[in-house]
Amino acid sequence: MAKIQSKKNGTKKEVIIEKASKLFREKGFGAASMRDLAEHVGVEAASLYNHIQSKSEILQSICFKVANEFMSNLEKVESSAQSTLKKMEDIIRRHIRMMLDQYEFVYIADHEWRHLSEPYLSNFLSQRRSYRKRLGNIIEDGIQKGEMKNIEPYVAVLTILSAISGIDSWQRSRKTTSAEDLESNMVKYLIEGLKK
Amino acid sequence: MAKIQSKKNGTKKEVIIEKASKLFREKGFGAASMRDLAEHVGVEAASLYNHIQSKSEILQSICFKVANEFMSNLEKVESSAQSTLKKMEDIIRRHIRMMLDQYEFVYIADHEWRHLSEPYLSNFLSQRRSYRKRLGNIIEDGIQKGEMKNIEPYVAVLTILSAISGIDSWQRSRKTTSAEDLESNMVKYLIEGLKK
DNA sequence: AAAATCAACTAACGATTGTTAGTTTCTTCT
DNA sequence: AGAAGAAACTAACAATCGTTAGTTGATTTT
Repeated sequence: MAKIQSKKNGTKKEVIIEKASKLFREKGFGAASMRDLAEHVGVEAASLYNHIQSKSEILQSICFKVANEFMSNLEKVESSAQSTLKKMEDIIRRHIRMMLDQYEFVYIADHEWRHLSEPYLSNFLSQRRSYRKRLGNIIEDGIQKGEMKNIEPYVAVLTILSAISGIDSWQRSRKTTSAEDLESNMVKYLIEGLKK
Repeated sequence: MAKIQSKKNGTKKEVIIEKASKLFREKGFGAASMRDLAEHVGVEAASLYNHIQSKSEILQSICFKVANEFMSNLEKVESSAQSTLKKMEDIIRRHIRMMLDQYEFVYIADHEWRHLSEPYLSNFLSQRRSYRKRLGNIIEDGIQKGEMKNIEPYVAVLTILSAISGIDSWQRSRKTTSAEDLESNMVKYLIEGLKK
């Protein structure tokens, strides 16, 4: 009954999802085929269905895995005792690090979520809206406390999240800039622009 | 011989490309079918081929149309006599305006370019690299002249372009923030973060 | 009016899509 | 060793993909 899959990469399902995330990023969810995926996993297409239920399920796994991780990050920061500026810096750094070492997953959640089927699509979007709203609240708080310059919180959130998501273009490049430089410079730019 | 197509939207080819850009944005290039497109144009799928050569050609038209427009914008700014800060503000505003009133096209060029086939793909990426490099040069110039704070130009460019490209998420939302507020606040954020 | 061109149509092609059924092989437990 | 379960396989399905061929009717040019 119990099947202990001690391949160094965890469950086969996890391997499939990992390979799928690479493929979805390269080709897009719509253009990536199950036979493509199977080949990368080293198996026939039909065999994938011993581990997963559908192509959609893979996308769902990826999107909600990422969404949950971001949510949990946000909760940690919200409940911490720091200045609002530090909170934002903290969040930004967590985002950047996620983008750096869970690149493929975050990219999919960022760019391929529109291929989610209902009710997952609505659920995902609702989580995203809520996340952004709460980020906006931190900034609004920062403005009221006089720590931040007077800026539309919605626009600030949009700017910050989009900037970070653009790291994907760095990921795919020749990387003349190190990860550390990328993080420190982007944090500097985004925080300085916020600071009063 | 001459066919004057005085539909208020210009050539039929232009209509097709316009409808295609909406469709490609909604579903992604890979998932959007020619039959889908034909239906939106109000014609059978095969009839599209009287006006275009292939699905790929549509994508190429869109991507290079946008690329050319950005390039021409950049050249105008480069050759102008303004401070480096004003140049950057100028560029940022032009980007934002493009994003506001040519939304669908810019989005495709931003997100679906990876489905371009060779040699168009290489050509496009090369143009993009060059564009970013030249933007970086303006910033480098600004730092040397003491107008901007010391920041890695590559990271600044990445941040700026990504932030602007995130406007697509505003486009698709309920728009409680006006276009004017969006522009002024984003410019403020991005320029203040740059200013020394 | 005749000739030429354009743009629509129907029908079909070969390829590929996600997925299911049925079978066989490998692994683990009793 | 034998039973049981997991996970691989082959084969095939219905649907859909981009695209081509061939034809028809309308519009423009001569």
